[in-house]
Amino acid sequence: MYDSENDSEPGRGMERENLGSEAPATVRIVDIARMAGVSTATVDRVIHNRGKVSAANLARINAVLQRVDYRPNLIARTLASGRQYVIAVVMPRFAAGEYWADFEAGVAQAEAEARRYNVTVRRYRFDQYDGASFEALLATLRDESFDGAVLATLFAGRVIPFTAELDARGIPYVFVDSDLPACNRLAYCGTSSFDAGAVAARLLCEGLEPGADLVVGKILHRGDGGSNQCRERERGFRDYLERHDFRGELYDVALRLDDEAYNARRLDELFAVHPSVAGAVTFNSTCYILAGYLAARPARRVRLVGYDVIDRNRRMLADGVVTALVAQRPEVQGYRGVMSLCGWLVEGRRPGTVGNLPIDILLKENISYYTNNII
Amino acid sequence: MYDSENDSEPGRGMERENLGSEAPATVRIVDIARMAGVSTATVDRVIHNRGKVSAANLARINAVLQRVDYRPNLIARTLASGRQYVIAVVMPRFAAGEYWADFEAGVAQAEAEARRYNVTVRRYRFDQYDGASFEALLATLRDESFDGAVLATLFAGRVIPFTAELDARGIPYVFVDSDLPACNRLAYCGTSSFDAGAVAARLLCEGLEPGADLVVGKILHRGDGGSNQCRERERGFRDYLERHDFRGELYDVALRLDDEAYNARRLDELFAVHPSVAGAVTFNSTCYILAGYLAARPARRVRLVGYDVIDRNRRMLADGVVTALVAQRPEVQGYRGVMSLCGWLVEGRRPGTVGNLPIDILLKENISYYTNNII
DNA sequence: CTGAAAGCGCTTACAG
DNA sequence: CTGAAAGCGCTTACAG
Repeated sequence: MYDSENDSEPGRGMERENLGSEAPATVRIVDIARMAGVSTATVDRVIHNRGKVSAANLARINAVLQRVDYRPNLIARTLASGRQYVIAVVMPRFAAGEYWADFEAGVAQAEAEARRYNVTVRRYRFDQYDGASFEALLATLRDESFDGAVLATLFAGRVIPFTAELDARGIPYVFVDSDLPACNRLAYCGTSSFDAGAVAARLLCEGLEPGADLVVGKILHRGDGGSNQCRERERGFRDYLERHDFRGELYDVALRLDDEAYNARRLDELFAVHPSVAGAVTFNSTCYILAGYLAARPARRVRLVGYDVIDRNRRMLADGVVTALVAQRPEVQGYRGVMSLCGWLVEGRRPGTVGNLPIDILLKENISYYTNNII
Repeated sequence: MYDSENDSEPGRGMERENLGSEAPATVRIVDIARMAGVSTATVDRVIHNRGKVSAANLARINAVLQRVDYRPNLIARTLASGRQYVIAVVMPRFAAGEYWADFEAGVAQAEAEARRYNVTVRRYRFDQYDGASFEALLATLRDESFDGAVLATLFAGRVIPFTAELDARGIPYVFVDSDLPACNRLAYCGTSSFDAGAVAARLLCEGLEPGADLVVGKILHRGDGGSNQCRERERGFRDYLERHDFRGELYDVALRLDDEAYNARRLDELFAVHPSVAGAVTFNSTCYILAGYLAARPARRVRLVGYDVIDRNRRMLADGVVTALVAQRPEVQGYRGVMSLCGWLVEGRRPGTVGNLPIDILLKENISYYTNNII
C-alpha cells in the first residue's frame, strides 16, 4: 500500500531520493497521494475540506498527513488557482502632506506586493471631519462586493453597526487608526491611543512646573464629537496628569484648519486671559497650527507636543518650535492592514488580533531618520 | 508578422480577450513569443541575456518588449527554476535575552519567508568580544560557498579586507550593526551610529546642569578597541556635548560582563572620587550593569541612558532606574539584511544602499509597546 | 465519490 | 541559433 519506498521514478525522482539523505525532501501532494494510494485530486479535497471523499480515503489521507508535516507550496498554489481577491480600504480623503497620505503610502506598497497573489485593493474615501460623508460611503459599500475590508474607525458610532453587517455577510475586516475591541475584527493595526495620550503628557510635563496651565488645540467636527482616536488620547493624557499631581488648568481652544487669522485671534485672546499657559498639546496631526502661531511669537515660551510626523510638523520640530511629536506609523498601519487580510484570505493565516504598534517619540535629534518604518 | 490581433485561441484565450476591455491583460512570455514570431525559449534567452539569439530575432523581441511593459510573473519563475540560493549570515554568538538574540529573531523570520523562493540561510557565529574569533571565522568562510552574505561589522578592521575578497568572488554582501561606507556593500541596514550618540546625549543632558559630570561605562574587548558601532556612538555623543556648551567631565569606567562585585568596587571608587557625577551612559547594550548598581543605591540620583531594548534594560527602564533607552531595531536589521539580499538574488531588485533605520527613543511610558517592529 | 488530464507562466535540458 | 516538450506543485473542470 505504501509504495513510496521502492518506487523508482525516472530523472527527477532519483534526485529526490539523493537529496533525501542531505536535506529533508519536501513532501508534495503527489507524495501524499502515492502514500495513501489515491489521486492528487482526492488529497486536494481533503486538504481543503471540500468534502466528497469516502470515509476510508479520508482516514487514510489524514493518517499520512499526520506523519509527514505537509507544507503546501504557496507559490504553486497561487499560480494554479485563478482565484482573485478584492480588499476594500475605507479611509479618509487627503491632500498631499496630510496624515492620511502616509497611510496611503503603506496601502500602495501592500497593493504592489499583494498583486502577485491575485489580490486587488479598492479604496473608498470619506471626509474625516464629516460623519455624514462616512455614512454615505457605508451605503455605497452595501452594494459593493469584496472579500475583506480595512476600516479606519474615526466614526466609531457608525462603524460598529456596519461591522455587524459585515459579520452577517461573512466578510473579514481589520481596523486601523484606533481599536474598537467590542467588534469581531480579524485584527487591529495601530497604537494604543490611550497610552499615546500618556506619552504626550509625559513629554509635555517633563520641563514644566506642576502648576503650569495648558492649552488643548482642537479642530471641530461636523455633527460628531471628534474622532475616536482623539478622544482616547485625551483620556490617556488627562489620566497621566491626574496620576502625576498636575495642578494647573487645561483650556480648550477651537481652531480652524485654514484660517490663520481666526486662529491667531482666538489664541491671542486665550493668552491674554491666561498668561500662565506654559504648555500646549493637540490630539490630532494639526499641531503645526499652534506651532505656526508660536513661531511668530518667540517671546512666548510654550512647550508644544503634538502627534504625527507630517511635513509641516516635522519642520516645526526640526526648527525647535515643537518640543516633541508622538507618532504611530501610519504607513505600517496601511501596509499591515492590507497584508494581514491578504495573508488570511490567501493562506488562511490568522494575524494577531491586536497588533499594537510602538508609540514613537520624535525629537529634534532623531526626526531626520523617521522614515523606513516599512520593511 | 504580429498575428496576436486575429489570433483566436480556444477557451482561455477568449477569456483574455474579454478581460482585455476591463483589466489590462497581463502579457506573458507566450504573448511576446507570438508577437515576435519566435518560441518562448528564445524570448526567455533575450529576457535573461543568455545570448545565442540571432541579431534579427533579438531586435524583433526587443522591439516587442519595448512596447508591452512585460512584468515577469515571479511566482511562476520561482516555481519553474530549481535555482537554490544560500545566504550566509555572519553574526555574534549570543545567549537568550542578549542583544543579538533579537537580531536572530529577524533573521529567522526572513528565513521562513525566503524559503518559498528557494533561499536558504546559513549562520556563522563569532565571539563579539574577541577579534581573533572573528578572524578564524573568516578563514572558514573562505572555503564555504554561498550566494550572498549579511555581515555584522563589529570588527571593522577585519571586515574591510574580507569584503575585498567577496568583491573578487562576485558575492554581494549587506552590512548590519554599523556602516562602513568605504566598502562596496549592496546595502546597509541599521541606524546612524553617530547620530544615535547625539540622541543619547540629548536625553541624558535634558535634566542635568551644564556643569554636571558624567560616567561612561565600558566593557573591554580582547585585542580590539571596541566595536565600530560603540566608537561611532561615542563620537556623536561627545560632538553633541561640545555643541551644547557642556562644561562637566567624562569619566570612563571599565566594567566586566559577569562580575558584579568587581563592578561595584570600581563604581564605588569612582563615585567616591567624583561625587559630582550626575549622569551615566553606556554605548553598548549593557547599561543594565550600571542600572543594577544604581538600583541598589537609590540615594544616588544619577540619570542613566543606554542602548537597546533587551530584557534586562527593559525592566530597569520600566522601574525608573534607567531614564531612557535608545534603540535600533535589531530584528529589523536581521530581517531586512536577509530579505534585501533575497530580493537582489531572486528578483534582481536592488535595495536602497543606505537604509538608515529610525533611532528609537524609549521611556517608561512607551516601552511596553516596543515590539512588533517587523511587519 | 474518484482520477486522468489540462493548465497557471516560466525555465530547462535536449535534439536539431 | 532555435523550438518542442517536459516539468515546477498545485488546482480545476470534466467524465465517469
